[in-house]
Amino acid sequence: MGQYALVDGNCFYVSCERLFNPALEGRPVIVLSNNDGCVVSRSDEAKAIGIKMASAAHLIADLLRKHRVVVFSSNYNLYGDVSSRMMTVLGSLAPGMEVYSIDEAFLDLRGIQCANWWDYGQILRSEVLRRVGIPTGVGIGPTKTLAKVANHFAKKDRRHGGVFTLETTHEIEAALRELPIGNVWGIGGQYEKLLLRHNVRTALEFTEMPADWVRRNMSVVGQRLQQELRGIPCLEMESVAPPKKNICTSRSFGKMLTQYIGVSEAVANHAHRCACKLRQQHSAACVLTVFLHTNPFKPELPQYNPSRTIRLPTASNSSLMLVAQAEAALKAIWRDGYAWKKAGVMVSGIVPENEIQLTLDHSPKQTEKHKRLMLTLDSLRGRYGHHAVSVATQGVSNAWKLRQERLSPRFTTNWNDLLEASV
DNA sequence: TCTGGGGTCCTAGGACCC
DNA sequence: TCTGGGGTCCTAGGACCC
Repeated sequence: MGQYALVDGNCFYVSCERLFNPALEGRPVIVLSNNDGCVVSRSDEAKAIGIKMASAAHLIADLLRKHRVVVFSSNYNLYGDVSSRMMTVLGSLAPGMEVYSIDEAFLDLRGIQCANWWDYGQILRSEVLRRVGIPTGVGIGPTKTLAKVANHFAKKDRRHGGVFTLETTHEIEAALRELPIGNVWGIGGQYEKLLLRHNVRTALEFTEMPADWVRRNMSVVGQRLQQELRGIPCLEMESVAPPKKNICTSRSFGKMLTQYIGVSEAVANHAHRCACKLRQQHSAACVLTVFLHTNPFKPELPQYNPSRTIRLPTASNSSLMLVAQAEAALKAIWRDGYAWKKAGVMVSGIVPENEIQLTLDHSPKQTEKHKRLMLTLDSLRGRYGHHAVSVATQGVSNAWKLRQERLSPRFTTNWNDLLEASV
């Protein structure tokens, strides 16, 4: 037993900030979402003074001041880079790995001979700490879901030393008995309510429910979850990330916008980002949606959340094509007289780049021209940064840009932000 | 002043076809 | 009073995740 591990970074974004600023150790630190909106990462000290996940920053301003909490805007350049370093180390220590999110990975340990899984978990932790500097928690169990459960206990009680293993039936039962149903991976708010109504309070009680009841009320997803908790693996490892089926780029504006020009610049930028993401995964899209939102937190203002979906003449990943089509969709839904808070572009109907179906009115020559242009564009951006080259519609006004008032430097991805050591 | 962004899977129901 | 049956595809919506 003991065939999967789940490793995740402890309060990952906060830990990334601490990497380059050791004075933050022992202090309450939080990281805010885009636009400095709400809390997305908290140090233990911040949790201890009662800062809740996802609470709105402006609603807890007093608490932050009172405890002199250190506050950061999200720095995704930094977190993404630290994440890939962490994954490289973990990948080198196990036969298989699935990167599950920016801060966690499943390891496939099937086939490893190991006398003591707790010791193995400690090796994982200490290697990531030594080579990257990020503290982690490690859970090990016979299914991915049980590895998640084990990880929960690894972090819950310091006395476990950051590693928790579930091996015997007895250990598994004891853990599931202690685990409130709402804390199980895959049980969200709705299912928690449903299960509590049926007197299912713990993960163990969930495993004892009749399988056909689970199937009827929670679909095959719930049924797989139940099997996994019973120790029967139903979830595959996904070692190579499959290409995305939908790609979405959207942002709230730093301030509400009423003018077409600011909104259209944002939409052009989002369309361009979608095109870049498509090219990165060697895909093209044939459907594009543009959507706008007014501010739902201002009910006294007129509300309107229009969207427009269009089918592209041919599947494309050209920034020029997507920006132009997005502009057309935006024009179709634009109404004067609203204060807009958010805009987004989503692409779907995604096909591999080399399987694009051409139509009569779009010559291969045109597509080929765009392709070469995009290659050049991407290499310029790789060399001189994301904003080196852009489509004219993207504009330069920046009226729509995020608020990021407490952004740390891009320590690891920008030469100008490198730390300098003095002796 | 101020409330994130980006995904997945599953199911039900309608449109459409023969 | 009567009004087929079976199949596929697509979409919207609901659940979940970090």
